[in-house]
Amino acid sequence: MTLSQTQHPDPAHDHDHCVHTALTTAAHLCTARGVQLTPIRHQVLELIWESHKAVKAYELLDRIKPLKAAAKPATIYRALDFLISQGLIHRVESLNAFIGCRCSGRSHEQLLLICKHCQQVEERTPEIMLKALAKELQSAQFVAHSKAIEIHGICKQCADKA
Amino acid sequence: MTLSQTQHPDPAHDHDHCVHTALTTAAHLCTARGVQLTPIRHQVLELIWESHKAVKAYELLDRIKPLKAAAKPATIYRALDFLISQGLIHRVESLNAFIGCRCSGRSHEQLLLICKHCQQVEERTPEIMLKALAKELQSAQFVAHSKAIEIHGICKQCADKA
DNA sequence: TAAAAAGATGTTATGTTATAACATTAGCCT
DNA sequence: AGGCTAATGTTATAACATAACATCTTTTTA
Ligand SMILES: [Zn+2]
Ligand SMILES: [Zn+2]
Ligand SMILES: [Zn+2]
Ligand SMILES: [Zn+2]
Repeated sequence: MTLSQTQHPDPAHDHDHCVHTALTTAAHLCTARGVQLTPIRHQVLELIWESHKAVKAYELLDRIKPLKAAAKPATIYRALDFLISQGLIHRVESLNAFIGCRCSGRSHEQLLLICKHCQQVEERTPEIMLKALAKELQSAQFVAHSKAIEIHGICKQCADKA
Repeated sequence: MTLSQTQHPDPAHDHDHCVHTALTTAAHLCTARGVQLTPIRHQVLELIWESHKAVKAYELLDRIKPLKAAAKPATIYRALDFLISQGLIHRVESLNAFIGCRCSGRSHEQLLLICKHCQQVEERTPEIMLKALAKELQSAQFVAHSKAIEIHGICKQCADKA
């Protein structure tokens, strides 16, 4: 499995496979860690994985209401907090939105490529760049706790179509 | 002038000089570009430069009210939009906040080091890392329009104090 | 097993961030 | 004056996020 350098989500790919992998991995990780992937959390994760587009919290709220009429903002934000804490999703800071993580389990720093046209987000782990960043931080004597590296632009597929 | 690799803002530095440089540079650039650094825009820029901490829009609103009682959110957001469009400030995506740019005039991509302890933000332009990023984007066949590279952690000064 | 503790969710309210839409004003050109 | 553009004023509301406290459920442990 060489997911670390996959292409920007190909429209023809087997997305059911993405979803299935994400959900089973999540279940296994939570079990192994002794934390609960409760029904609410599972549903939110599933909704996030409906596509490779970043999803907003209130979109999730709207989409979960048919399943869970009593859902409120806190319902969603708590589930999101949990999923982030377990590394199952990422927050896209520059969009106030969320995407499923394709590298769950391994702790990692990621580069997010956000297409302005199709809204899909590709996650990459560019070793060389991250090494260079680490070096820069060292020379700045700055101790990093978290990193947001987000690039907005146009993906290959959308560029080809135009 | 070697601002491109300055340290995380030293508490003892001559900040009046920072402010003076920023405001005069802004005035010159706007004149040269035929755009107007109006009183409101100038005031907002000045307020942003009160420190090297990132400032929130509604903080600016509160701080400008003594000077301009009629100020409303749109007043601030319009000024911020203008200052960003002219490259005089940066938006810090992961904080929903704003900082003065120390490299105004040159278009540039920047790395922001955000100290959780003192809230100060250091702007750097790490050539090697940015080259590596450009290469990665090329190999992903992704055309970048804008970049947000934001690191949260603890700066040297704060680490030393602890 | 009963009590206590910890974790998860329900519920209400509110705080924070940002924009839409339309009116008005100021400066400039003809 | 009349018409244009850029900037600002003004009102309203949309969009994003958390606080605080109540309740329920699961696990721990006496
Ligand atoms: Zn997929
Ligand atoms: Zn695209
Ligand atoms: Zn300074
Ligand atoms: Zn600091």
